[in-house]
Amino acid sequence: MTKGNAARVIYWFRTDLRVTDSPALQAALNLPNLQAFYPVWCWDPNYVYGHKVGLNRWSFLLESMQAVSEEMTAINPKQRLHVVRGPPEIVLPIMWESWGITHLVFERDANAYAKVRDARIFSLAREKGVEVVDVHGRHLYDPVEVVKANGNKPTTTLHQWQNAVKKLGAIGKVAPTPTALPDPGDVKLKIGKRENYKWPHVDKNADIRTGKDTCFDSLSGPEGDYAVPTMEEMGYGPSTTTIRGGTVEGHKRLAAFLGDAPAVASFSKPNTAPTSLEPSTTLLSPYLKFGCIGVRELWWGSKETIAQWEKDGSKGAKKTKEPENMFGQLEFRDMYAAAETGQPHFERIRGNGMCKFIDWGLQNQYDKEGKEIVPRPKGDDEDEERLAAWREGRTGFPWIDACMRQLKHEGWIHHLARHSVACFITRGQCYISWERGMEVFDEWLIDWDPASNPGNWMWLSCSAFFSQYFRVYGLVSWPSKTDKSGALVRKYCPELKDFPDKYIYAPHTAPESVQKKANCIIGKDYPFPMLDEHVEKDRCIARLKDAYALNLHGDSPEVLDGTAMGLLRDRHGESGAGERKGKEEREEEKRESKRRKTGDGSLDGFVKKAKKERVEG
DNA sequence: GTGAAGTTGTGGTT
DNA sequence: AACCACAACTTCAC
Repeated sequence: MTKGNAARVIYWFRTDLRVTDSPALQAALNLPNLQAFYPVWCWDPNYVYGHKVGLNRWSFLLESMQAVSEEMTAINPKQRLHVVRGPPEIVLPIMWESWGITHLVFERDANAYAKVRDARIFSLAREKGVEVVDVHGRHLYDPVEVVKANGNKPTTTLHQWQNAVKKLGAIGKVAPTPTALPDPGDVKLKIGKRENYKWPHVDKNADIRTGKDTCFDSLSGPEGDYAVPTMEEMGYGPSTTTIRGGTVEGHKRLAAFLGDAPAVASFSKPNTAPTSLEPSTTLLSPYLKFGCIGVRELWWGSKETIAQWEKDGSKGAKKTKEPENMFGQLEFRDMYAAAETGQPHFERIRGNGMCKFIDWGLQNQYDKEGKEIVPRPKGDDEDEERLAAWREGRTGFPWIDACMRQLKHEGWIHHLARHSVACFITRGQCYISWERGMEVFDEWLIDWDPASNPGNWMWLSCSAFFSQYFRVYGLVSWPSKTDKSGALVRKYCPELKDFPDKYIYAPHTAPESVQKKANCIIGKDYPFPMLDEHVEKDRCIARLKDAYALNLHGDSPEVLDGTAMGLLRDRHGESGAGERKGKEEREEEKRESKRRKTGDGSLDGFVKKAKKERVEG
């Protein structure tokens, strides 16, 4: 637009359901001669129908849309979030034409899905003479810039990310909250019916749709007022989560965290408890995911809180450092974003150059061109049953089952509980592809993120980022570290609630008399463990060792031409990695290991001891 | 090339 | 609570 002309602006909300700390919103409001301002959400049926998402995330999203709408109405009674029912590439051009739009402004979103969508919008806007302004704001640093600074490579360690951002200057300050919003102009659309775009023919959420959806009947909603759709209009019943969405709720949680200075200063993720009934972490991730709070509010808020606390004397309490502290957590979030942005096919194995090839069961299957994911062939019944039992929380391991039931019910579990269940289904015991686990988290987690979720699944499965595959989370030992009484198990697996503490994580080891007294017979009222934890752990480690030795990645020719699986299975045949060891054999190995230990020790042990003596001497 | 470090393992000892 | 041994991965700094 030439200078002096009036600006008629659509602010397109996507990842940023807030008015605070929004550099993109600020940029929109700073446009000169702002005449009309339309805050818009494009309610895309392709996403609503085509992406499997549980009730809890839908309800959180709708509440968050409603909350930001009310925030805007509070600033200007004529304002609201205008929810336009249709795919953005269809409804945005209708709005541009109907409302005389000159500018489209939004927060930049560099993940693979958004990149494709936004490229189409950029090109359409160019055709129609609408100026697009996209502004970074979702992360501490723009992931696209981080990838450039990292030699055009995805970041694979936190150190890489930290070194890359040194070249990018300081983290942006919290963007100011607008105190005024211009009015929207006329909101009438020239085309108001849904027939103008292709109706999606696949409904991946049919299994949870309990009624008829009406929310796509017209572009401006049933009342013609662009209101936020309700769960009912989507054809859904109520959600089950206790976590409420929205920028108000998010800011309450943020303020509660920042108000406890010693907690902010000494935050240490590894020392929080995954077993806790009340979250031992901040529970801010869903609000960051939907942009209900700005990441800089948390970053700078934490910095200021700690600075003030130190000024006030800080009473000798311990301050934690990166990466365990809150800043480290946010840096990891950014690191995954820069990894996703820089790595094609980040969300799958095939074609993903940073992902180790491991011969997991139930991997994605592809068509002949290797492009489209096709349904898995029948026949892998044991793996399918293990996956189903894991998903449904009936593995026979109370800790795993409690976590999975909590995940489905609340849409949230503690970060370390995610580690535990992810390790179990992949490299720990089940040897099932992380792609399958990732899908379940995608469906059920409210805070699901297109970069953090695949990234963490690769991390936990030792496919990328992390490689110490012999460190396996115990199904009894791990939860016992923070809660010997099994409170989370008693809540989410109530059939086990009367077992004594001693057996709560392994009820199948309880004598029959104890099971009877607890009114729960293992194998009847609660499942017997679906596998032997230690036998499967040993098999997994042996197979990971073979896979690491073969050292193929998602973009290796052997993976692309389909021969990798055979190569690795042959290797297992030679190493004996695939075989199940009997109990006797395991006992013998344990005795052997003990002999080594009580004898003159392994070479490494000897070297270390000698070194220590050298240092001390 | 070498050695240390790497967000969050287990099981044992001190 | 802090240390080691287990058996041994990748990255990074020197």
